[in-house]
Amino acid sequence: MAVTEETELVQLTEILLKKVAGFFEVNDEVRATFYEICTDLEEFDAGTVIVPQGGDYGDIFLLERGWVVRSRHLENGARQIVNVALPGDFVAMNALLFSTSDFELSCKTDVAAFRLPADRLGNALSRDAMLSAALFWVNAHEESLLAERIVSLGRRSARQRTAHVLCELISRLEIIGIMDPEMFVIPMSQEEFADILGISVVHMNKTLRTFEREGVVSFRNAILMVQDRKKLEIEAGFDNGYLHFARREDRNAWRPKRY
Amino acid sequence: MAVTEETELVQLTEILLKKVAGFFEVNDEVRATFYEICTDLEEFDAGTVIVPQGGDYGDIFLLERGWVVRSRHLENGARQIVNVALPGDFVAMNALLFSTSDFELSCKTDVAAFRLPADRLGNALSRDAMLSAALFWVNAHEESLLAERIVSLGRRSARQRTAHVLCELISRLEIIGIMDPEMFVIPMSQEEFADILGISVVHMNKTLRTFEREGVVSFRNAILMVQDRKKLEIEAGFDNGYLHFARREDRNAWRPKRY
DNA sequence: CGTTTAATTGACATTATTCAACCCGGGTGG
DNA sequence: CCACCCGGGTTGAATAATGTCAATTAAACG
Repeated sequence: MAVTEETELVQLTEILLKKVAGFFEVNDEVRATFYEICTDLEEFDAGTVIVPQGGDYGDIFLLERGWVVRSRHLENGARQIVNVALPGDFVAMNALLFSTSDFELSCKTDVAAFRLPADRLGNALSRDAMLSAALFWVNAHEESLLAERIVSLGRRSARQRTAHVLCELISRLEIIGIMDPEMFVIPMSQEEFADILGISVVHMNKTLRTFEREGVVSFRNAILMVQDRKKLEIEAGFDNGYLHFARREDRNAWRPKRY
Repeated sequence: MAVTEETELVQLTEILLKKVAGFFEVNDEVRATFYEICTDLEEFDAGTVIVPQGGDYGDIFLLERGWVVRSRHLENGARQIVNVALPGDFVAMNALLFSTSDFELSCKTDVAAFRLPADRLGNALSRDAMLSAALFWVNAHEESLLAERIVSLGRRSARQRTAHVLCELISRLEIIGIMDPEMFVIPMSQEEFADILGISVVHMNKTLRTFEREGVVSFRNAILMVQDRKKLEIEAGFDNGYLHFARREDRNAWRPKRY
């Protein structure tokens, strides 16, 4: 393995491990397990479809750089984006179990991701309870995001949804270490935002312009400028608790006994 | 353990194991593991709140009889139901990891469920890779339902959403062994349906009446009569593939090596 | 530069919500 | 037994939210 690759690898794993560390003790042994699995770093150009809708899953990926979205195309031409994977997130985890994908997985930006062969990851899971626990945590976390999105789509107005998804993205970017609290690079068009929020492009645009006029946020050229974060969070009814970065203190049992 | 309890236990476990069996070989050893964990069968009256929104999680439950819904109450009085647990489903799985619940878990009917103490389940998971695999499968399955709900809420009309959720419930009931293909007991009010679909009660009512007039389905007094299932599925754009009851044949590696 | 894609805006159509009234059946207390 | 009450359910009319269409401008790109 080339030195450069190893360096990258360490960086990536750190993003993921940092997130998991709030819940599980990440020691050298755990780290070694990750390194053992994450060998093959691949690059994809923006726009690449990793798995087409209805197509066969290949392997699982652990995202190091870039954004990957999971979306469904409907018969009538509409599209719904179900979730957005950021660095440190897994992509196509379902490949462990399912043969075909109900969704399209595509790269919004240039992407670098570790390829985790399904059989190798499966084997590691059957051997390493700690790894299983970590993936359980990852799944639960992802599930929280979906549940919250359901609440948004079901019971929040277009304005609230917009505010909410922005709050969520901001928080997630902060968690993985984006530092500037007022400026965020969000590589998405208004149409893609509309497809996340389940509204039309036109309405998306009007909502964003309104927020800008009101001095809350401005989103232009994939740059989000947060002028009044408090106002944004109130508008969204945002409570970042569902991102779950606090540990349940009485749940220590579920680790390999030696920890 | 009383004999009656043991009988119930076998029944329950079969519901769950039947679902898992499509993916993992369920032999006596696996069965024994389940029995080891499922000891305490509890009953709840309809209306019981198992976990209040914002409250502390207790243990995990495995549902044997009855319906449990997970919902969010918003500041403005609105409610969104995120998912519905049927017999064979787990309830409050997040109790393994998170300390407080973002949602309310409440019983729509009288309920019987096995209490799985979080620490005991956690211990079993750290010992038994097969169990971890099964729970991984359960999570993935649940995640598919949420993803599909997001598509519905985002990009389907009230009419389509209604048809879709009915198709989903019908399919899920069939999977766990409800036999009559034309009549289903669905213990929910129109208001609760509305809170699943993210529409108003009034609109829910009008949509149901329309379906009835058209001879598609009729829903009265918690009884769903399916008159024209084909039409219902077409209206919904329903493809039951996302329920994932087919196994990925080349994913056999992820089992304890001895199988 | 042209060309293409994304963003913007106003006018209008559609969908869904809210409000308000009424119905209907099942308790429940007199 | 009856009157009442109450929680769904049902319906029409008015209102609000959002979608669609179409035309225009701005930005991105070779």
